[in-house]
Amino acid sequence: MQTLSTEDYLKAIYHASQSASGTVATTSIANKIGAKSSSVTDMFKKLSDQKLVKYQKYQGVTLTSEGVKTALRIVRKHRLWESFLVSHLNFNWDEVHQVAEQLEHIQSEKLTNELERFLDYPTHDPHGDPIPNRALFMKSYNKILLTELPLNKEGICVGVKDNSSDFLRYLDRRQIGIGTPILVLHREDFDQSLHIQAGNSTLMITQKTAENIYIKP
Amino acid sequence: MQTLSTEDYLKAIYHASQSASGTVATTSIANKIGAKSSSVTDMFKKLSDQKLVKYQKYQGVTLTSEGVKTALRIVRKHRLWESFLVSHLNFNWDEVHQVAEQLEHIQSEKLTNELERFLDYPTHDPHGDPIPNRALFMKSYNKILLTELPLNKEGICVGVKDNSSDFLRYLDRRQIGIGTPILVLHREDFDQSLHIQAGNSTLMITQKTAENIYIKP
DNA sequence: TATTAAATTTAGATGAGTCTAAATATTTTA
DNA sequence: TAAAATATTTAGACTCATCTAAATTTAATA
Ligand SMILES: [Mn+2]
Ligand SMILES: [Mn+2]
Ligand SMILES: [Mn+2]
Ligand SMILES: [Mn+2]
Repeated sequence: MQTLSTEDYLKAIYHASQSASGTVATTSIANKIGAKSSSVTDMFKKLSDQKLVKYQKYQGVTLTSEGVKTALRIVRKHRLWESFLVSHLNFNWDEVHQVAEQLEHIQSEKLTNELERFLDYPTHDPHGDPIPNRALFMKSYNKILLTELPLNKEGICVGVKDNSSDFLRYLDRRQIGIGTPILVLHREDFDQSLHIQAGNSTLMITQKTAENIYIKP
Repeated sequence: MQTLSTEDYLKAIYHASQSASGTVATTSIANKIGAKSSSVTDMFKKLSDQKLVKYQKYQGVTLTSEGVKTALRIVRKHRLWESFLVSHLNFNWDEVHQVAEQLEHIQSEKLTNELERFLDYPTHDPHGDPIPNRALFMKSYNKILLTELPLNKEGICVGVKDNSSDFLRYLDRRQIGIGTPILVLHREDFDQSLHIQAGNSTLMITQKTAENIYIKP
């Protein structure tokens, strides 16, 4: 049985190891968690004692298979709760993260599994991220960044890289969401900005925006 | 913003002050929380510093109006979650308490209010206990114990005093639940056991059982 | 490659929440 | 009402999670 804090660390380590490869550095977790690196070092030692990570002084950590499992159990709960909040409790996709951050720590296998059943076994959360099933297995789409979508080839928005409220509300205003069909009409060489067709409307987006939208071609 | 621990203490003090009258003693909270009385004394001081209870050394505590409000906000969440677990997630009424004990600490007014709406503004939880509304107001039935129900006067089971799994499952086996109509056919003078009609079946129950069932006459 | 810069760890401290054991106050009862 | 029993508080210690400041290691660069 983990504490709330160790669970958050394991999840942060898991996410960090997804984006970058190899070991996860102290500072990257310190930034994610919002703690000082000395605190992170302490936690790395604790997690190492519990055999949840492999830790080598000055070299960072990697999750053990037990650590991955524990992290995935938290991710599963986080994403199921986010789905519930959006589908049944009128939350917008930019409001769910902070609450799911708490709900993910509720300990009850029955609760998690019944919630999954109640939601009819969703495969992806409101941000397009895959939800691990009971066996902790998930399959993600074969997705690319919008910056990589060739001209005039239609794709579908299946996710976002930046989950911040600011970005998600910006997409709301642009009427871009999960499932929106997207076509790149023109790519401006000067600043890499894009003219796109999103749903029925055409609009311009910056490179920075395009870098944070996942597309299934 | 309270910690999980102070919230549990406030709730325990609230419940204790409902049953008994006057101030709440250290030991009674120690028993409810499952902590040593020295720990309770420490917490009483902290709550007193926060003006949530009035504390006089050796004399116990009483909740301030701010303390009552905080306690009721927890009770509200606890009972809404219990309702959700039973009505939508296939939990039995004897399984919900432990999970609600965790869920009651989730901090999000929007979550609480949307959950209440989703459940269609329930007034009572699965154990028959009243759910405080958004304004923290609740009205409870005019209820009596089954031991006090006169012979041959029909009443309805509207609650239980003992919320233990053992007792609730015992009632399940006897097919007694919230809403079950009950008639006392005979009261045995020797041991105060009762012959009752519960729903369609007649059965015998001990005084101890009858003392834990609330009836609306 | 020697020096500087950056990352990481260690040492020592703090606060919350808990405990045991001892001291003190209150309540019961003879 | 004085002694005994019970309840409560105090003193001192422990764990967990965190911090700051200093020391150490690794990485970058001149
Ligand atoms: Mn969390
Ligand atoms: Mn998400
Ligand atoms: Mn609780
Ligand atoms: Mn209840």
